[in-house]
Order: sequence, then structure tokens, then C-alpha cells
Amino acid sequence: MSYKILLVDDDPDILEIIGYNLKKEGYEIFTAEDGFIAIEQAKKHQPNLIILDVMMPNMNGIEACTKIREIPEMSKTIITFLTARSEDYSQIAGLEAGADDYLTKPVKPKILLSKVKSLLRRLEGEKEASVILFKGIEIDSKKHKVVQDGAELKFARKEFELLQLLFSEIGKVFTRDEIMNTVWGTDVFIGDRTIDVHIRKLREKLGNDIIETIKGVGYRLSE
Amino acid sequence: MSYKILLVDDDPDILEIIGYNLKKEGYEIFTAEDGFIAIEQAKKHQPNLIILDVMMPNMNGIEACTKIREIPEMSKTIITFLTARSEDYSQIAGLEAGADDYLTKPVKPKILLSKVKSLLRRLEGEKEASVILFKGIEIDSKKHKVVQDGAELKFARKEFELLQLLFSEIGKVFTRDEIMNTVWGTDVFIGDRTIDVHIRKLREKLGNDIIETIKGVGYRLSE
DNA sequence: TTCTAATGTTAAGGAATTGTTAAGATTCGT
DNA sequence: ACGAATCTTAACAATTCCTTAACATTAGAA
Repeated sequence: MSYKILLVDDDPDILEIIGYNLKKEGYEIFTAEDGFIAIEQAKKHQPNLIILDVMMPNMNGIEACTKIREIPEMSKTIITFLTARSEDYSQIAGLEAGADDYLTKPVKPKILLSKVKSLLRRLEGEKEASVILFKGIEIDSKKHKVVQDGAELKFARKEFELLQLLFSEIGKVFTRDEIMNTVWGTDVFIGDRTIDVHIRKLREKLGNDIIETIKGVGYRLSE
Repeated sequence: MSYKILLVDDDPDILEIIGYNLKKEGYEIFTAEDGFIAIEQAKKHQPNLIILDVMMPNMNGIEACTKIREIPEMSKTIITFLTARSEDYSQIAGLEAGADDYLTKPVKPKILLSKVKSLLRRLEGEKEASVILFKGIEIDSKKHKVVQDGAELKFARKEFELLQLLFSEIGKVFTRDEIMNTVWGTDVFIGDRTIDVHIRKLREKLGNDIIETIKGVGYRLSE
């Protein structure tokens, strides 16, 4: 299996150089030029490793790291910082924000590669995913797999993301706004009925007594 | 607040190693060497997280987990299993016994720590669990759920908002103006009877001795 | 007590929200 | 680039909720 790596730096040259070296080794590379894009990309691609520049416009690396760590599916992702010098400050703040390691600029390709390899080795023994079980439904977010009473059900991406959201806090009511912001993102505008349609698809597959409508409020899993 | 963690394993070395790493992070650690002791310890210390070895003499981890889950005060406790890899069955059996996650041996300290942190992060959100309890009525605003003596009652949106308002300050008299402004907003004009009708709906569902009318003033919960 | 303003009750119509369906648009994998 | 899967939209149906109006009842002042 090829690992996915997300590179985040505001300097396109660095993205280019590091990206080139990592691609050559067979990794799948995504890039982002600031913290906001990084978070989007992280959600979208669920990388195994994120290399995050500390100093960036908009949202700096430490903030971005904190935000990414708040995403449940991202708890197993390894995050490493990229700092100009090995400043004490960034090491401490970075590690507290949930980073696993840090690299210093300028990055030498050989060092980078051995570091990346050693970081990813950690994942080898760790393939298991966070599994949620509720009402005979088992959701494995890493494997993108849902099993109900022993039988596997197939869900398309948006469906699965919606499902994950609802299962992330069993019984909580998720408003349409929350659903939109989480599943579709804050900058996408979709019609009113789109969410209904996806809810319907979920009910079609899971049965009608799993997802409850709270009219005027939102949807929740019925306990 | 420091979290309490209960470690359960029949191998004292593992208790020692994991315990050391977690203590270093500021967690309060308790240990047990088999399922029976684990249950005692759990009752005594009410830990936030239990890390439970599956294979143990006397009582194995799955049985222990089931028993612990039966203790009402322990319903919010997070339980995670510790398994030697490749025992697939224990994953399924474990999750059905009520575990939230599982770790595989051998455990690497950094992975353990990030896992523990991410598991405990779940509790953060639940802490502000906006649940009010009064006269056998439980209101959970996050879940938009009302339970009276174990049975769930359904409330439409406006009803629920009105209910929340009354329960927000038990015993306080809320004037019609206050109710209007809070539940309907300042720019909506509704007739005189609308509030009465909603109050009536609440009484219909909750019983007549919960909400009191103070004529000429407003409504309140009767203490 | 009597009278009056305030509140209680009921059912019905309309408003707002959600459900359903199928077709067109988009994305994805090969 | 093509077909298949997925996503979005729009039109309409179904449902639930909110409000109102008309009338009944009650509490408290005179």
C-alpha cells in the first residue's frame, strides 16, 4: 500500500523539491499552501503523514495542527513540523499541538527520506481503525467499510461522510448547517433537498428506524 | 483536571512500562492484574479510561468489560482493549462487549499517548453535556431529547425551546414578553393565545403539576 | 359575590419543513 | 475518453408544526 503524504508550505519551491523527492519513492503527494487549504486537503485525502511548515500566512502550522488533531478520523495521522531553525519555542508548542516530530530547514533529501520512512514505519503495526458500533452497525472509517449484522453495505463517499458524522456523536442532533459545513465544507452551496436525498439513501440501506428527523432542528441517531 | 486511567494486565512489566509513560504525562494511574481486581478498582476510583488486556487468567478482558459496562456510573468511561495482533475475533467480540477502541501489542509509547489523548478528547465535549434534571425530567439540549421517568417524550421545536427556557432557571417566573423575545424573537408578532397553546402542549405531555401560571405575570416551574 | 381581564381549550387552516422521485450534471476509474 | 457511479437539482407529495379564532374557564379585584 502506498502512503499518502500531505505537504504544507507557503513556498511553492519547497513543495516542488520535497514533493519531487517523495514522489520518486512512490509516495502519493498532496500539497497545500496555507493552513486552511491544509485542513481541507487533510479531510479530503486522509493522508498518513503531514509535513507542516510552522511559519505560514493565514493560518500557521501550529494552529493548523491543532485543528487537524480535532478531526476524529485524523487521530492516527502522523504530523511533523518543518521549522526554519530548531527553535525551542516551535518544538514545544508544536509537540503540544499534537505533532509527532519535526524537521529543520533547509531539508536535505536523504535525511528527509529516512525520516519519512521511519515515521511511516510506526503505522505498520497500527493499521487498525477506530471502529464505531451501534445497533448492529459497525463503521470502520479507515477502511471505509460498513457492516450491518454481518453483511457489508456499500456507501458512496458523501453518504459515508454523512454517516460518519451522525455516528461521531450518537444521539446528538446535527443541524443542516452543521452537516453542510462538515460534509460539504463552508464554501460550497448546495440546494435544500440535497441533504434530504442523502439521508434517504442512508435510510434506504440501514433501515428506517436508525436516523430520526427532528423537524426544524436536524437529524440524529435514535437511541 | 487530571484524568484517571486504569491499566489492567496480568504482566507486571507491561503495567510498569505503560504506567510510567502515562504518569509522565500527568495522568493518574491505577492498575489491576486480573478482571476481578479491575472491577473493584473501577468501582472505587471511577477512572475516565480503562485499558484492558484481553488475555488474562481468572477473568478475561471481555468478560470484565461486560461487567464494567453494567455499572451505571461507568457508562461514560472509555474502555479500550489491548490485544496481541492477529486475534481478529477479539476485535469484534471486544467491541460488542462495549469497548470503544483497541490497541495492539506491542504498544509503542508515542502511539499509546496519542491514542489516549484522542480517546480522552471525546470526554471533553461531553463534559459540557447540557443535561438538566428536575422532577424526574431530563432535558438534553444537544440531543434535543426529553426523558421523563425513563420514557422519551417528543417535543416539537417551539415546544422544546419553551421548555428549555423554563428549565434554564428553575422556579423563576418568565413573563410573556420574555418568552416571546426568547422563543420567537423580537421581530415576530404573534397573537395572545399562541403562548398559552404551547404551554398547554407542555402540560399535556409532562403533567399538570410542573408548570405553574402566575396570573398577570407569567409562568414558572413549580418547585 | 360579581364582574372582568387573563388564561385555558379545541380544532382547523395554512405555513414551513421534509420526503420522494427521476432526470440531468458531475466525477471517477479504467 | 468512455461508461458507470455518484452527486445535485427541481418539481411535487406528504407530513408536521404553528398560529389563529372562537369560545370556555378561572382568579382576583371591587
